Amino acid sequence: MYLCAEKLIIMTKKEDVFGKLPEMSRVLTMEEREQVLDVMEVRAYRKNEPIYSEGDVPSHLLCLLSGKVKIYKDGVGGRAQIVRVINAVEYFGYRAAFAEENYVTAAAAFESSVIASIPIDLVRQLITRNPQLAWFFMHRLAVALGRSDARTVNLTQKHIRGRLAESILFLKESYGTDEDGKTLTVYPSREDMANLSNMTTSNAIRTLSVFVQEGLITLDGRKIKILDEPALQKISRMG
Amino acid sequence: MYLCAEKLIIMTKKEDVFGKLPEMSRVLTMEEREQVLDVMEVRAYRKNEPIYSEGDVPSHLLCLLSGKVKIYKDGVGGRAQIVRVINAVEYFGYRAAFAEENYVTAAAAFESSVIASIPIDLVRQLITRNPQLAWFFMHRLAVALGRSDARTVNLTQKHIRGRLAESILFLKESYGTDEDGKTLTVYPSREDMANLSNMTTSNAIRTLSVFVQEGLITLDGRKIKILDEPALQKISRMG
DNA sequence: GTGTTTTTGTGTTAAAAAACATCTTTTGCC
DNA sequence: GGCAAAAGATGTTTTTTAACACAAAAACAC
Repeated sequence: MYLCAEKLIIMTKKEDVFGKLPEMSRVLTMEEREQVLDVMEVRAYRKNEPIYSEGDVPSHLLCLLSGKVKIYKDGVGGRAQIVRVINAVEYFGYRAAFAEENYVTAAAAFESSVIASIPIDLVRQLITRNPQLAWFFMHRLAVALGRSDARTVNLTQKHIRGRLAESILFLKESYGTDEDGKTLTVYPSREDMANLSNMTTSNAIRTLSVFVQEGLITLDGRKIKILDEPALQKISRMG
Repeated sequence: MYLCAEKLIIMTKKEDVFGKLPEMSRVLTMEEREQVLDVMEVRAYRKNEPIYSEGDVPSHLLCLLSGKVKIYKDGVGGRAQIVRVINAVEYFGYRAAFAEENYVTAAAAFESSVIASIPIDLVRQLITRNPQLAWFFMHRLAVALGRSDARTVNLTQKHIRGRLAESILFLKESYGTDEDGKTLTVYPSREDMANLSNMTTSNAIRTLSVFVQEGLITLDGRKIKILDEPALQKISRMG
């Protein structure tokens, strides 16, 4: 049920949109749903289009209805680090609002994406009235924090090969594969791979080539096919 | 109102303990407080004593009543990375429980500490009944996630001097200073400094010496005094 | 006190990764 | 198609940092 940007008009038939918000629709009363529908907006983003930027004031809970999104942070010398990726259907963009901060990260579309946005004030009201919704977001935040801590250590302590192997497996986990179980369904640029793996673009290109030579993966443009997952896992573990 | 381990007996006079749990006492009814008091336990930990370990099943919400605690993760080749530090009076140890995971980090006392523990099942009940308590923990998780993401980028992209400068400033932020406003109130070993800053102990020692030579800090054993904070900030920013 | 272990300090070498320089290929655009 | 710009590829050099080796000092045990 992939939904391309051209079908955006269909998404604005709001009942359809709601069917894609599992936690919301499961938990809310009909009256509450109506409230959400009244103010929700749906918008398409082109590939690489920015969604929000570091320093922006968070005003909406976002939900990725279709497509893929990267959450990243610009660091020293303009080098970006991808800290999280979002897959459909997932909520995002709420951390800053719940922390009562401005965004400390930026978000952009990995590929054409459709995103629903719900004013954060309404979400706050719903959470206060509805413990189940509170638990849902607490759970998500807690899981994300554990992943972020793990990521810190992986990115700092592993060597280049380990970090790149980890990123390939991370993309498989996050976005899955074709029917063959081996070809990633996300097509990151070499620069994206570098920004995932904390290395320069040159080193991402070089190390990917080495992995191809070693028979661990094949490359077809930006398409990555995993040939020897156990070996990648070993490289990732060893660092 | 510092409380050393010898005064533990006083802490078990439960009303006193409760006075130290601001969010709990502000938010709970008298009946709920009684519930917490009935099952809460208080325990002292010696310097460097482990509090919980990676892989442990989380069973309690912990609250640091006095002392200092480090949260860390063991990485490649046994090298530890300190991901967070806890100051009195702060809650910790709840992330894994809320994520329904085992601990992915370990905790140990930086110095002699006194810690209260409340069964996590009770906390879950209280949160479900009490939206304010839910908000409190959501807020803490959201803030911690933002910090963790920032830390990832700082530790990966900055060079040794930048990382060490950042750690010194981080310790000042986290634990404060003496009355002079310059001498840190925490006394980390060189190895702790290395584990905070993602470098080897040798490099932590060496780089601290360089900072002394440059007149940025003075060292007296493990006591760190900041002489030129603006310069440290600049080094931290530049990477 | 004395011996032992841990922590701290310093110099040297080796490995890893970034920076740089070029070149090729692909992509987008008129 | 043809041009410009972006992305990908690869080799070389330089910088950064870890690893190693060893010495001195401090903390601890007896």
